[in-house]
Amino acid sequence: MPDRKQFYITTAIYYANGDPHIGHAYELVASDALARFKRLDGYDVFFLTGSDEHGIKVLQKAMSHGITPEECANRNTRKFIDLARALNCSNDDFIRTSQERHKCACAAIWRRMAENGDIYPGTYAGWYSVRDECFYDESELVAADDGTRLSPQGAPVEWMEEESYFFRLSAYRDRLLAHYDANRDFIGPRARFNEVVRFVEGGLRDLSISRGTLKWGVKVPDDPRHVMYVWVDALTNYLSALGFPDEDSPRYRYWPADMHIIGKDIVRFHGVYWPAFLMSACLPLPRRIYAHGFLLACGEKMSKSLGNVVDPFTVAEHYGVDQLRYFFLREVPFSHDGNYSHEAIIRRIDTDLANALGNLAQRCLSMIAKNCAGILPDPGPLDGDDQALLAAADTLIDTLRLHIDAQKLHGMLSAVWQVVGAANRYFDAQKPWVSRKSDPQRMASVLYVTAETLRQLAIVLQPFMPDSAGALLDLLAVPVGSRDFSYLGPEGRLKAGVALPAPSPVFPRYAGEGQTAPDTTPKGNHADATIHCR
RNA sequence: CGCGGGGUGGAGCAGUCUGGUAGCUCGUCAGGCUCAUAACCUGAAGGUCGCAGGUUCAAAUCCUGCCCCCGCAACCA
Repeated sequence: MPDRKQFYITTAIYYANGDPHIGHAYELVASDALARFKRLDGYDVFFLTGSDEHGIKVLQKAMSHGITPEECANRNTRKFIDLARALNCSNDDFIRTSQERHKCACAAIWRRMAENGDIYPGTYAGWYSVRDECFYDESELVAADDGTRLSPQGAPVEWMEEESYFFRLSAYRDRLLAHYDANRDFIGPRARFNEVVRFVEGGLRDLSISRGTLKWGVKVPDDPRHVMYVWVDALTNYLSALGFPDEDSPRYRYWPADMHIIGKDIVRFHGVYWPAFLMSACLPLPRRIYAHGFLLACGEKMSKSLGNVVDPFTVAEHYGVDQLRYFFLREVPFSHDGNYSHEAIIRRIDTDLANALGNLAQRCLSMIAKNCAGILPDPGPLDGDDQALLAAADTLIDTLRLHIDAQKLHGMLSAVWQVVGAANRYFDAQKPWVSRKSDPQRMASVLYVTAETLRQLAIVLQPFMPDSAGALLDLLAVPVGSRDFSYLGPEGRLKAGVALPAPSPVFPRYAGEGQTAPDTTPKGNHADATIHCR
């Protein structure tokens, strides 16, 4: 792998105690767009997602369904694997924390932290249910009729103290702060960075990192009575997929990760615990952690209790995978919370995709089909207007590269649509339907320039809407091997004289008579949970 | 003094880090075009960018204070 720059990007791994929801889909799609962009831009990319299968919650869910935790994790993990596929994600692997390779990596990182003197035995105290075999947080307990506390499963609990291993997190305060200070881009966006720094400045307590009472987890090396507690187990997935601790593994060269994409709710774990673990294990730290916002239903958090959760499989099928991907990435600034609604999706589909881009392609391609016998015409001499539009298309990639390293996905799409708008205005101003009769060569120039602009638009849109952008490139007869970013700009210009296939709309309007909002309610619920906002 | 997010034309939002003619989508009004997916283009009305100070030649953007709204138990990105 001589000079090819590597790019390792991960999503958080998804907790296998329930169904995927729209938020998982959002994170997957965004990460996939970033991965695909880097791939097309010549990077050697490794894109990882996966599932987190251990812990109390999975155990509880399994118990309530009368199945084993393995079965429960298998069932739910299956859904996440399917989701990545359904959304056309290009992940190179799917790590499961129940896999042997992961247990291996966990044991290795644990040992390294222990060798460094950062793990010591101590005592953990909490409410314990013998019947459930696990600890509960005070807030999880429910009150029985007689006033006593019960576990969520209705089992009696008692205050217990048990042996547990601790991680000397407190020792890492200053090193972490120094790292933040020297790497201002370590955590993005800035607001999250500040949040983490504040938290660490306030002092860190050592972390309980094992449980003797829980059986469903990764065993602690040399002490099989204990399993590792959540985050040591979960965070290590980013290393296990690379073959760690085998540094000769062909994948190990991807470490350290360039980008951990996570939700804003787990910044602390990724921004504090994870780097501390890695420092302790003498491993290099990831280059950047980016916490995206949440999708809200009309300004409200989506939650099962409010009954406004949305099933991602249903919406992907209903609106179209690319349409949904586009909506996610264009509608909401990646760093902020944003609203999800049926009306907003339709607006994006119709306005941006069908009217602006789809129609642009159709008006250009159908004129070529009707007036040039479907052969891409020779442009002839170009005037200033032609050159201006081509220049806008040629330089678009520079703007996009600028935005991608700040994870400004909506800014990227906004920049692309500025060129779409410019192309529509150009087409209008040049009136090729007039010059068709008065000056056929002029018409040819305009159609060529528009088609060439479409080519570049389609190429840069591949990370966001892989299938649709590919379909557009097909209509332009761009060879499959000529679609990466090295073909952008003047070097990759369309060749006149090539026969184009018969044009057909790439982005249909949603509109359609009788088209109603989908019932996005996950199976098993009864209410219609379709999100409408006025 | 708990932490954080937000307050920008009628609605929903960018822009704020890296000060420099206030931008986008929808809606409203008036035109144009007819190649095209009833799509496209042009123009207009509409904002003292929460309030008050400060820094600056210049502030939505930086600083200070204040007001209002929303999250911070769980499922959970």
